[in-house]
This record gives sequence, structure tokens and C-alpha cells, in this order.
Amino acid sequence: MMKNGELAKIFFEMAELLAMKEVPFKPRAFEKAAHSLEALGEDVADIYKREGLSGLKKIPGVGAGIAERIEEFLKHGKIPDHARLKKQMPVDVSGLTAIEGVGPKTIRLLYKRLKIKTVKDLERAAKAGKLRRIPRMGVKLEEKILKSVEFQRTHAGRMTLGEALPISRSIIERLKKISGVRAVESAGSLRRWQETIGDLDFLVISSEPERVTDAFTSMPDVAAVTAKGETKSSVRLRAGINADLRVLPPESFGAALQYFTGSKDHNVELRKIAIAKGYKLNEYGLFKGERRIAGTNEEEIYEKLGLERMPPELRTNSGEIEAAEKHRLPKLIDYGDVRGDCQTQTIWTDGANSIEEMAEEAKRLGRDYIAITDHTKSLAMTHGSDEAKLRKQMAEIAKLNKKSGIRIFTGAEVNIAKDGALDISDEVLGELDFVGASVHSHFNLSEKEQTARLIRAMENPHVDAIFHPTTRVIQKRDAIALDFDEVFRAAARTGTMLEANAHPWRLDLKDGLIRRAKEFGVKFIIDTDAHSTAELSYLEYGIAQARRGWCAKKDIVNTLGAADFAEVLEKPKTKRFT
DNA sequence: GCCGTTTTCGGCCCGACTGTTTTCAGTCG
Repeated sequence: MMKNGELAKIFFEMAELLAMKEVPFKPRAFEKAAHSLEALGEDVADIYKREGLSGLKKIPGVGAGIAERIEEFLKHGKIPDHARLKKQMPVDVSGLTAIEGVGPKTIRLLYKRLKIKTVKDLERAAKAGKLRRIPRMGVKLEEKILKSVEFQRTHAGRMTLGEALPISRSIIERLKKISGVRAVESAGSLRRWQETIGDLDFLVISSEPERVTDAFTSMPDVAAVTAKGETKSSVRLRAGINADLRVLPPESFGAALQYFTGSKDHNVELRKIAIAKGYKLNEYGLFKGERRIAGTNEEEIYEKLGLERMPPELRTNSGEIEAAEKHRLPKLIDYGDVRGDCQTQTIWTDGANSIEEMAEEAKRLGRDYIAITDHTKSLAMTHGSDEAKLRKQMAEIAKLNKKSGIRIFTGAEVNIAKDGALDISDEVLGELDFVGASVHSHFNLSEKEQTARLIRAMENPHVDAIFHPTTRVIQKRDAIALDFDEVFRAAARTGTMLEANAHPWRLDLKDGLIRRAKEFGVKFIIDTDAHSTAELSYLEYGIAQARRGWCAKKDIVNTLGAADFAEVLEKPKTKRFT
């Protein structure tokens, strides 16, 4: 099991605990290391095994101190410094910081004065009117905290991109209609296409900020207004997410867009570069002394800082700035580059629409081809196909291909058994155009068993791709335990494509792992995993995921047209990508 | 605690808004 996430959580918590003690600078250092670990495609345990402490120190933001703490964690499963801090301040850090308006200083004060450790303690104290007796706190803050606790209870955590994007798009349409508004953009994690979204950020160019702010805070979707100033306002949406609005003059729009797109770590690095060059960078522009030398658009800011311009998806402070300095950023796959959808289910198993309906909708969306990949028999609850049913489906597709204006490939999503065996005979698999294999059960096997299981499936000469390789469901189910480097090595060796599943619940493989797999020469397909015609539009989420994984068009096999894609499938697996 | 085409020591991003204040600390992004 990858240790990166667990370590990142500990370092985030250490950052907060240090901030409570008002230790200067260290909190940022721990926070940065935590982000870096989260973004890493390789297991720190593997790095440590291979290269020891010096290997760990190569991770950005990790120096001697944090490398040693990682070592302690890998050896003993705990970090003494973390335990010590936690003992001094035994509070639910992540729970309490999630409450809006509550930060490290407040948490410390609440613990010292009222022994508040949990969100529940906080709620009880607020209801009893105890908070107002603490210095610098009052009745209004008490109310604010209670409201925020309630909001957290009903809308815990972050939204998936798939939920947030449609909300954002509808708000943009609404803002565009306000008179005097010249441009509207959404920024923040949504513009970076992050897989989960904490809140929505909107930027507007208008010479009448008040009119825009008033309209924004009185939208019907607004449940509460949490801040309203001259140019900045914040609201809580009924949908369960916060939204911020900034109104700006045109000359600052690019700077603001850059600034509010983030990520935070990316921006901090950018400002350091600005300082080194004798400039100052803020949301109003890039300044040399009093003079604004850039700010109307983002590109000129990056250029003036000596950096290649870069798409938002790359701005995670995980090597993109160094690459931009050397003008060696990848040319990313574009949103229009994917020509076919290679994983779809129909009413033959657990889908909602017929083959014909799916094909029609795919055609309407501009795709050149679609593969029908219904489940197979061991997934009984989906009425999975056996060999006979698959052959019947192939005949049906042959008929449809004669009249339909889109190429339909026959296929299957073959189920991988506990030991890596497949539930459809090689003979029938060989008759299908496109075979994806995936794991749907036995999620808790050891890393060794799970890795061997997947590799065995990849060694089957008929398996063209592994669908949703880790089976994770965002915020619901963890990835299965895998030795990813072994899996990627085997995928490259056997010529098996790995999927970037576009379903917003899955997005599997995730960005960091795609980037890692690419280093092994792995090729990918981007699929919607659509179970209905409506879900065929999910493709953009998968493309975003591949872009976040630094993929170029050539890394994604289904950017090929139908004929070229078919030609690739004709070749023996091991000869396809050499 | 991290980091280095100004540095291995001495720096470490920047501004808006709120609430409780008589001038600012805390939080957020």
C-alpha cells in the first residue's frame, strides 16, 4: 500500500500543530512536503528502499529533517515529533480547521481556555454561549461558527469535479448576463481540473463592481452570504459548496486569473521568481517599482518571469516551473484530440441504453468510433455476457456497422478473477476487436497478490487494456494495493494500454500515476465508462486527468482515427508501440 | 525546515475581509 498519502496527512497535521505554537516558517515547510508527497507517482517506500535517505531528499520540499522523519515512519510506523506535538495539543486538527473562520490560533485558544478538542466540543460550547467570553471573540463569531459546523455536517468535504463543473458553468452564464460585465472566468482548482473541488472562484471584469456583487450575492442558488466587500464577496451555495467572486478592472484580469487559479504552492514559487528579478507579483499585476509591466493576460506574466506559458492543469508546483524555465514543458493533449470512446456499457448488461442509442449519441458528440464493452459472466449482478452472448452481440454490431455513420468496435470488459484468470475463453476474446480487463472484487488482497493478479491479466495476448487499474472510487474506496512500478513495467513489456477512466467518480489512473507510468513507456486510452448516453460526455474529465499527468497526444492511443486504431489492434500486443 | 546563476546563512508571498477593535489579529485563498 502506498505510504505517500498517510505521510502527507501526518505532515499536514504537523504543519497545523506547529502553526498553533507560532513556530515560524516550519509550518510552510511541512505543508509543502505534504503536497509534494501527494503528487508523487512513486511510493516513498520504494524510493527509500532503492536510494535511502539521499533518494528521499530528491523529492521537492524534502530536506534532511523531513527525510529522517519519513525514514522513522517507514521503519517504525510513527514519527516521534508528531506524537510529541499531538500530546501537547490533542485536538482533532483536520476536523476543526475545516470549520470556516477557525484556524490554528483559534484552535489553540479554544483548547487552552475551554479544553475544546473536537468539532462536537466546539458546537456544544458555541451553543452554550461560552465562546463570547474569550478575548477577541464575540456573539457574531459564535453564530458564524455554528453555521459553519452545520454546513460541514450536511456537506462534508469537497465536491467531485463532475458535480462542481456544471454548477460553475451555470453561474458563469448567469454572471455574463449582468449589464456592464465584460468577461467572466472561473479560476481555482476547477480551472486546474482537480479531481475534487473545495470551492468555486469567479472573476469578472466590470466597471461597476457593486452591481455585479449585488447580483452574485442575491442569486437564487445562494443559501447564505458570508462576506461582501467592495470588490470581493463570498457565498454559500445551496448545492453545498462555497463560491467567491472578485470584480476587477481589465488591466488586472490576467494577473488575477493567474493568482486565483493557483495552486497556492505554484504561486508562491512564482512570486519568489518575481522577487529575484526585482519585481513584485500580486493579483493586480507584475510590478517593477510602481510600474505595472504585466497583468492584462496570464501569458505576459509568465513570459516576463522568463517562463514558458503553461496550462492551468500543470500548475501544481511539481516540476512544471523548472520545466518552464528550460522551455521544456510537454505539449499536452488537447480537449478535442480523442477520437473514440473505448469503454461503454449497454442494456445488454448494466447500461441504460441500447448499442444503437449509444452509437448515435457518440456520433452526435463528434466521436469517430465507439467500443461496446459490456461486462462478462462472473459479474452476475450485471447479467454479464458469456461466450454465446458475446457472439450474438458481435453479430448485432456487424449489422449496425453497415448502416450506422460511426464505427462500432466489438468488445468486452472482462472480469479478472482473484488469481488473475479471465472469465471468457481465449478463443472468443480473440474474436473481439477490443478487450479491456478489470478488477471488480477481492479488493483487499496483499500488494504482492494484487500485483501478480494484474500482471497475469496483462500477459493474456488478447487483453488490449486494463480498465480503471486501481478500482478506486474518489472519496469512497481506496485504490487496491499495487506495486505500481511493477505494474507499469509489465504494461510496457506486454504492450497493454492502461486506462485513464473519465468517469468523475473514478478518474483512474490518477494524474500522478499516469505521469509515472509514462516514464516506463506505457500507452493509455481515455474512456468514459458510460452506462448511459448522458455519461458519454464525461470524456473531458479523462482528458483533463491525462493533461494533469503530462500526457501528449501521442501517449493516448485513441487519439488515432478509427482506421489507424483498428490497425493498431490488428498487430500482436508486443509489437504495437515499439 | 528548506533552499541557493546574487546566498551553505539568512532569508522565507501578498492582499481582502471580518470581527472586535480604537489600530489590528486572524483567516482565507
